[in-house]
Amino acid sequence: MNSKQEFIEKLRNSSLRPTKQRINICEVLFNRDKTFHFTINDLFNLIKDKTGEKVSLATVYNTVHAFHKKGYLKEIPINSNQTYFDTNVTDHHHFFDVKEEKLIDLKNEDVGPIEIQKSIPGKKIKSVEVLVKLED
Amino acid sequence: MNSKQEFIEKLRNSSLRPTKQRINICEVLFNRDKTFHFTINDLFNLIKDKTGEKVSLATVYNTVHAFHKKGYLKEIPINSNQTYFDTNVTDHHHFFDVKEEKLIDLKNEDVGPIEIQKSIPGKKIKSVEVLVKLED
DNA sequence: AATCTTCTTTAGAATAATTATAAACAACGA
DNA sequence: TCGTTGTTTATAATTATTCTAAAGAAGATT
Ligand SMILES: [Mn+2]
Ligand SMILES: [Mn+2]
Ligand SMILES: [Zn+2]
Ligand SMILES: [Zn+2]
Repeated sequence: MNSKQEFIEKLRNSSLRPTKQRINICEVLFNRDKTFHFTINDLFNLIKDKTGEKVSLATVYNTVHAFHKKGYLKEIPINSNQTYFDTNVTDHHHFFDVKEEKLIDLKNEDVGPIEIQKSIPGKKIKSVEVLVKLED
Repeated sequence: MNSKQEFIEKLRNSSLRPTKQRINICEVLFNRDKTFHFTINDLFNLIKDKTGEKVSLATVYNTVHAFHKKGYLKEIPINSNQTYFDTNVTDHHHFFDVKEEKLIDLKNEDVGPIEIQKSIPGKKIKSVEVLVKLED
């Protein structure tokens, strides 16, 4: 487990001070095999569970938004009372299991290229995201 | 303007009593040339402006959800603090102008068919929606 | 190492969208 | 008209998120 040093550097390179709290959040978010989807509350609980240390809710919000701004996290647009984030910041699409309130990644090849045949003067495309809602 | 009778029937057919408030909301939502996108607060203000009568915010919420449940309105998934609704309940996609916080319809032919090449056991696809975010 | 500056964390308050409550009211059917 | 049931409304409650300001920690300067 040598990730701690990497996270410290990553934070420094982002002009974010490597605090104990931020390093713990990095461990929970980025020290894992697969990317994952979470809400602030999910993360808040995971930190306690996985690191044994409590980080205040305000800090979780602050840090998630800092990481989001730096491009280390992505926000997923779905209708939910809570905001969903994704550690997979590449362009990709999602299933959303409405009943379980769970996001599942779709690879780009599972969807195929999407060509938008319309443009709005003065505006350019920032992202194209497909959301596939699932029911039983 | 003979729409009022139609709305009364529409409401009766949906086992919703045709109250003054609901008819006013129907006029604002459905008595127009083009479909449109709105938030609850947009609608609340439009009702006052267009009908001259005030409907309580609680009733606006109640009615929008009743219409949504009946399939007369669609919820658009975007990351916003407010929920966006659409009077266009057909399958279609959207631009979202992030700066202006405005939705713009995309015709299906502007996007092309989307074939999802992955399936989740026990689940079926309920909807496939594309959201194209726009920036300046 | 001591000091200074700047950034960060935190508890708690504030905000804002939405939902719940329950009493007054209106629509409907008998 | 009367009784029943559904609806509206003001207001309170809830909940996610943001704000505030004081205490603490990190980094730079001596
Ligand atoms: Mn994802
Ligand atoms: Mn639309
Ligand atoms: Zn953010
Ligand atoms: Zn609804």
